[in-house]
Amino acid sequence: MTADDKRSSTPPITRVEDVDLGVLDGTLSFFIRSLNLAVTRDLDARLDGMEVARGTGKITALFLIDRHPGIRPSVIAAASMKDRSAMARILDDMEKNGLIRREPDPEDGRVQALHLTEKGEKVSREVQAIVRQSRDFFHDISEEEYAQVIDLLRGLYWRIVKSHQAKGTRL
Amino acid sequence: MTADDKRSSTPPITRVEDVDLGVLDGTLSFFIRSLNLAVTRDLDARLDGMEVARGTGKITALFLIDRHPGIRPSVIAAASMKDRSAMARILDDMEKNGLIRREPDPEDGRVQALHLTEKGEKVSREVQAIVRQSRDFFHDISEEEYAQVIDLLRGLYWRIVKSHQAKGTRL
DNA sequence: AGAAATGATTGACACTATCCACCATATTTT
DNA sequence: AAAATATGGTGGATAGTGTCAATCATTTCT
Repeated sequence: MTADDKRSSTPPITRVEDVDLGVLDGTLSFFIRSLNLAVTRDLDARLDGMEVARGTGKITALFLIDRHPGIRPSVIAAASMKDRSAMARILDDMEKNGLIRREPDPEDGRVQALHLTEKGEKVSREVQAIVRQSRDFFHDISEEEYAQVIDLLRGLYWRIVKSHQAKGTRL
Repeated sequence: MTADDKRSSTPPITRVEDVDLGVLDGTLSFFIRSLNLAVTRDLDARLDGMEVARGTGKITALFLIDRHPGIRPSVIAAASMKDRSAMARILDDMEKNGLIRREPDPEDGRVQALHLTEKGEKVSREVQAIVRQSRDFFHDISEEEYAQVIDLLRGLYWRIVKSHQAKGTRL
């Protein structure tokens, strides 16, 4: 047992810098969840005033519809890791704001084909610029490191997206 | 311009696997925000039925109080990247559930010294075991890769935590 | 002593995630 | 072809979140 054994308690502290994260320090989920808050705050600030500000799903929906006109809500839901009902509400909002149109899919009567309105396309371009800018929230890490983390997280992302799809996980 | 130019649209798709993430594919925040959902869901499932299930801040608070008895709410708030008012509500909840005690700090009348109750200590141990287990949500990445991402994210985490502290960002 | 800063709490508001039930349409089974 | 099952989308209900502004007590600064 050493002085900084992982199980020993340390005396009352006053500053965050002195916090010992213990188990959390080796827990990826902890950092993902914490950074999620920071990143979301940063993004919200950058998007302040725009129709897609506040809330996590709108940007993804906007971009995916832009890139894949006619895409269906459930696919966006899966890619956003949200459930279909959450997605419906986001699309409601975007429709109300005149960013998207919901059309009936000609091939399948249950399905909707989503399209951007002209306004939606304009907003999409603006937001893309902002999102690219948001890279400098991570100004203190190099291109190599940035690419490296993304590669890893991208792998996790696709594994999870696909396995949910496969297992029919009711999202 | 090649066939998969980043600006060109692809035809309507039906499966998530075919989605092209476009700008998002190079955006760290996108993966952090998506994985946050997946990770939180996984954690919630593992903690199902326990007093600290649902919600992001309770685990961190529990562990930090365990490790630093007498710690104050605002320090936990900073480490959790939440604002003090959000923290107060989490502590309310934990106090109601008999996990913590809020005592007046002997040194500073404005401050509270937080302590775990016996029940809190018991729960903390149980939850620590579960959190360690949660590593296998990322079963498909190696120890080296896991350690590598954590190292990077840890760096970002501390940079942000400290800079908020420094700038007096009103969280 | 008076002014300003800090720590904690509360109320309000909009947004989120989850679960369940529901309806319409497709697909599969018999 | 009829019945059963699966799929896509919607809507309600509930518990939780993040944010902002206001308040109050206490401490620190000058």
